[in-house]
Amino acid sequence: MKNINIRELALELNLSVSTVSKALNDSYEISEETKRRVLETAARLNYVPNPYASSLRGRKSKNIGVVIPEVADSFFSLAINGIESVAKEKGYHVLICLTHESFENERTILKEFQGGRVDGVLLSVSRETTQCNHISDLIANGLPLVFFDRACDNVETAKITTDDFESAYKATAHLIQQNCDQIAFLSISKSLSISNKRLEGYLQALSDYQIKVDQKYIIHCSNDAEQNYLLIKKLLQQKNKPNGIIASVEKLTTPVYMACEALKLKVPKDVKIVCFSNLETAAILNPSLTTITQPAFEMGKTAATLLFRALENRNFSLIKEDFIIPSTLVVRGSTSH
Amino acid sequence: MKNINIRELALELNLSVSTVSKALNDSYEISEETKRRVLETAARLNYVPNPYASSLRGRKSKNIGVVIPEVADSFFSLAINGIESVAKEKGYHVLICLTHESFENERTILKEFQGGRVDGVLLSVSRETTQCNHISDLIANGLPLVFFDRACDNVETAKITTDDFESAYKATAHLIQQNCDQIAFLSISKSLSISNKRLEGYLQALSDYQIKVDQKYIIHCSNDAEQNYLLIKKLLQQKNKPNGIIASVEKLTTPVYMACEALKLKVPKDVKIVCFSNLETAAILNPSLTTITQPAFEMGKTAATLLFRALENRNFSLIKEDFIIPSTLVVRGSTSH
DNA sequence: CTGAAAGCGCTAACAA
DNA sequence: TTGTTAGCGCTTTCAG
Repeated sequence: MKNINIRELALELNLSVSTVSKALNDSYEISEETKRRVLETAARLNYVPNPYASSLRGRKSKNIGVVIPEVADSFFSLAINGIESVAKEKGYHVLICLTHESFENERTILKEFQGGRVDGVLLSVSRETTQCNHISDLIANGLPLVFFDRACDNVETAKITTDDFESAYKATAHLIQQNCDQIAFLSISKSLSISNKRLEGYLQALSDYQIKVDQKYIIHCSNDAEQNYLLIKKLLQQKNKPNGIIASVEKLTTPVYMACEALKLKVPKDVKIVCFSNLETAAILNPSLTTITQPAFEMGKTAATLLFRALENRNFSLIKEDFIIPSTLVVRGSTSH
Repeated sequence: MKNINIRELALELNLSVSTVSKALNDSYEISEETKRRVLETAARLNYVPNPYASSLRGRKSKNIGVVIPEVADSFFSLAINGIESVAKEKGYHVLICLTHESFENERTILKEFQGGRVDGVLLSVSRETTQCNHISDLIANGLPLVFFDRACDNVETAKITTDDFESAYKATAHLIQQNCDQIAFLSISKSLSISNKRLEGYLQALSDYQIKVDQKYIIHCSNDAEQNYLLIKKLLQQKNKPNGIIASVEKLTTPVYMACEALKLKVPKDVKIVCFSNLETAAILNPSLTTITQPAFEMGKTAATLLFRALENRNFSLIKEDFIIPSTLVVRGSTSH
């Protein structure tokens, strides 16, 4: 059961290497009979082509790189499924690379991509990313890149996002309608565009409903779960504690709930909560969680589809090819009875 | 900012290709001064090596393949982090391949690996996998492979698992001690070794506590969430409905809770629930969920460490190198007050 | 329809 | 210490 290369396969068949190669690639130059023989023998000898040899020769890897902050996150893992579904159809492989929210990791990964590891890139930037030269460089190098979810505004390429501003607005308005007048906003980054758009949606809603903005209700969380928990707890311990919370990112769900429990605050009576989250368990939390649910699978799918359009047609420009796929506010027990 | 290859780099430096190559690989044959010059120029010209060329030449890819059923699952995403942490240290890349619980996908992926895409494999088999020739073939082909979590008993190679039998036993005993006498067991596969070991642990506990086994309490779930929900609902609607449930896999958590809610069954009063689960939200569910929490990160890490030992030392045999890392029963509200 | 041969970018044996 | 060269496995002209 040893692995065989194309030369040994050709030898076995009494054919030339090139004929075998063409037969394997279903070339029109080869007779049906020969193709059949080649395929049959290839199967019998357990021939599996070396992808690196083809990549090297053809200067294309048949790989796309997916660079995301984290895989232990419902949004990203669902997005991966969306991406995969189209990559598979196109005969491509997906290289999942995790930045763990570190700018340095992100830069290293993208840099490596310049060596030809991938033919195109789908990127959701890390929370630390404030400066985007590493991304522009990659694109200048000829690698098509599509942002999804977390984009860099000042890089000119396709961006697949959701309606961050509008959903945050909706979430805030919803809390206001549920009689919240002291609403906290938990951000994960001062630089991330999605964070800022969500923050702006929140601010706009407050302004439209004539609620004054209080800076102490705007919390910038870190990447450390324990520290976030303490931060949220502190927020909920102050004199004028909020009666509504918007968590702009899924991983803040648990610390928020834990803090409420620790402080014996009743949800939704004392505090109402909305999270940007794709957690499957949202419906069975205590109480069930009102969410802004993002179209994760679809965003991944759309981003990948766009990337492949660029891959298949070098004239197709990704600039201005932006798509905004709306999220849904799902009202549950954490904001109503 | 165009990408440069080693020949152009050599040209620029007035050196030969091989000198440059050796300098880049920090060979002892090259003077410090030359190394410095090469590195400096490489950085200036934005040289990034083509990994496929080195792979082809060196017949090693510096990639390990991680084959798992699903990425939208806490256990697997945490395990990935564990695997990644050691791969990174070793200068390897991780190729994550998803089978989506399909045997056919699994076979295709492993087959492709024979082409040289990866130097070693970490595998958690699909729920459909009953027959393991595709795995033995791969190993016979010279690729080191380590199972983690879901192994094939009859394939001789390292297996990193958790104490499935014992944890299921503990979970069952716990339910019995909480006065459950009609305990259902939700399996996801009749063939998967983990499923069977968990089932056996359950059966053993019943036997030890002199509770008779009732086949109608042993439910084999499918891969379809909706269908599982209906199955569980049906289970809970019968005359002698169970007063305890053990879900042998994380993704059954939501359907179990939903079914209880739909049928207005109070947890833990009417039914007590334990799930094999690494859900971060277990503690904030309604009610908080008693779990068997698996050492996901550590299992991934251990599996990867073992694989690298085999990769670094071709004399090291993976046979009989099995590790069992214990899980923890975390008692919460779904089984007690 | 089939085959010979060049070469993708890199490494390493061997020569100098 | 540096350079020459062959070749990893494959695809693709180009010639037959």
